[in-house]
Amino acid sequence: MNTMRRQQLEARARVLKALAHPSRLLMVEELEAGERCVCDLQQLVGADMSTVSKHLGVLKNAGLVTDDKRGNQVFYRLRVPCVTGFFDCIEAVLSEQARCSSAVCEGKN
Amino acid sequence: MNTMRRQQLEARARVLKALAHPSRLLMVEELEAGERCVCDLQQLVGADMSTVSKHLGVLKNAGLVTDDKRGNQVFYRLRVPCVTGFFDCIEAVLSEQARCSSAVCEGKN
DNA sequence: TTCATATTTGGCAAAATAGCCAAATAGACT
DNA sequence: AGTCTATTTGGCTATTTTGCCAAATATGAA
Repeated sequence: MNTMRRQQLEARARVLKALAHPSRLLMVEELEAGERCVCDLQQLVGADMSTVSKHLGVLKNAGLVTDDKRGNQVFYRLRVPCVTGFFDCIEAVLSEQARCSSAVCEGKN
Repeated sequence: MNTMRRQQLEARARVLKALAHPSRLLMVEELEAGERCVCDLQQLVGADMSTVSKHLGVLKNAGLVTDDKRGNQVFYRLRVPCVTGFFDCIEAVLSEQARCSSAVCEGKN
């Protein structure tokens, strides 16, 4: 209700929204192994270079990654280490989903 | 690259996208304390009932909540307990963001 | 300076989201 | 049946997001 609370929620939502895209998730997972240049990530994702660059902009804007220009290429890396644990929770949601959508599951769906 | 990988990423992104909204985050946090009827959540969020209902539909569709009709009201509850830990990571991102955007921070922004 | 490579930016069209209102549906009560 | 309350659905518009192309920028090499 109050403004500060709203702002906190919006800040959190912004971070989540930045992660909420398949290509961005892929890049974040890749970055968990260490920094990568945009060209690496482009090859990984398989989209237009400009598209990848914009995705990286989204991640950077959300505070998830930093960039670092060296020579004529730009390297991105994760700014926060916890993202892995994030995925564990998502997987829990997904496997719960899988478990319950097909079988009986406490009578609740 | 391969189809299964893509689908996995899309599934994960869907869960994240469902969480990536201030009102939905608020509702999820509330549901951590126990089940709530739609009317409770509407009052909490302060939006139109139809809007709240649609938000709940998004959460349900993503597998984050289940609903349970009793009498003429519908109760929602979390399907997975881990969401709290989720927020810890988001907070880490946000505080890192706060720490580094104002001060020196390793020379990297 | 000129050329080549790496990346970002601007712009545009298609698709997805958000939120409101009004209408439909469902259950409880008389 | 008729009414009241709780919730969902349909429809509409405004806003945001996505992804491509073309153009701009920056850096290094010749």
